[in-house]
Amino acid sequence: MTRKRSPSGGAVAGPVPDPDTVPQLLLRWYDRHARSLPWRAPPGSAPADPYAVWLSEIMLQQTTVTAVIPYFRTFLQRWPDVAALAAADRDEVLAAWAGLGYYSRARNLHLCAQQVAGLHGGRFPVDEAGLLALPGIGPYTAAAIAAIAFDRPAVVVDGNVERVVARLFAESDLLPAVKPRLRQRAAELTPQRRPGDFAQAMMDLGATVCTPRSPDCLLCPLSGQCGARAAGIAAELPRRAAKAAKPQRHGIAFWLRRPSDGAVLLERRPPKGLLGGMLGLPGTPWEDRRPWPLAEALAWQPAAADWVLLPGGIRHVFTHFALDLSVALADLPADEATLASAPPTGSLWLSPGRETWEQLPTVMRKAARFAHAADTAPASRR
DNA sequence: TACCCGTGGCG
DNA sequence: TCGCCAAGGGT
Repeated sequence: MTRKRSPSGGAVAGPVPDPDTVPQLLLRWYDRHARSLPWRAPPGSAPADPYAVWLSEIMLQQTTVTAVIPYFRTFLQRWPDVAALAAADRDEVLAAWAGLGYYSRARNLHLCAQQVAGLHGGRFPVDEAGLLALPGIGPYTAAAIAAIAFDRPAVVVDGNVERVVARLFAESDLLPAVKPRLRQRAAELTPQRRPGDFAQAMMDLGATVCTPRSPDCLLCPLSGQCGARAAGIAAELPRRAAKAAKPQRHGIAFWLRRPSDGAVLLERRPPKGLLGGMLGLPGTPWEDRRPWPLAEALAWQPAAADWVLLPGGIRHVFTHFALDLSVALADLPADEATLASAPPTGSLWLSPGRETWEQLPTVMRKAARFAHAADTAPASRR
């Protein structure tokens, strides 16, 4: 047992993780406990298909394994290789991504497939620099693909690795300032042999044992090497800078029904920014100040009509704000023949139902379900 | 650099 | 009910 001094000055008792022992213990644990995942090759075997590795890594950015699995299966079945995905219609890719969030990932996924198919002959670059140059692939993903698909000793650092390393070395400085030091620590631990399995083992450990809230140190193969465990502060690391409070925003969405067939008007959102490129209900901007009076919201109505504001609404929390969204209902007036038959570019009429909801981002699914339920409610509704 | 960008599960 | 946060990237 050695003793060291933390950067903040406090004495920290405990072992110093050994850069040879840690990978050894971790890979032994991984050989027995690796999770079976649709995109993963078994421990010690030949690397998985780079296309599947790439697709899974993009989907897994800031997203849980549970959420990703059904989307991964759907994509792989529908577009089995990078050439198929490159040839796909962009809006169909976006529709298939709907519900998974962070929609710029889907736009970049399609772009990246087209670059790999067109510029690289359908093969992914095997080195980090080449991967990093592709859209949607940043430092983490480039390292992960290089290690997992191409067996390169890249240093793979995601949130799991940061947490595991912060605990192993009892790093008590705040994220994100301490990131460079954590990366250096991770580099010291990354082995030349089985780097892909090592990376996946670190992430599995972080996801199943060395968890954020209540790490299960009794099951951890590295507990004997862990500085935070020795100091009794594992659950408190890594420490993070405080986050800003989320503003509350308000908006009104318009549910415009075409009387001839019950279809509803939807709009293609602008290509960048929030929910970029996705379908949604037309509506007001989402503003901080207060709920919208219907009279003011009418400036954004898709057509002049006899709008009825529904009581209540839906609530949705985005990364950096919370939204209260109300819904106004109307039938398209009979004199709007042009809008009924030929909506402007970016607008379209779709029939209410599951096939339509599935193309929408979650906030719009909530609004559409809410509006549709009110619209088809029994006559007790006034 | 700091901010923007979704969603769902969990304690 | 609510805050936390996850296999981050782009700008």
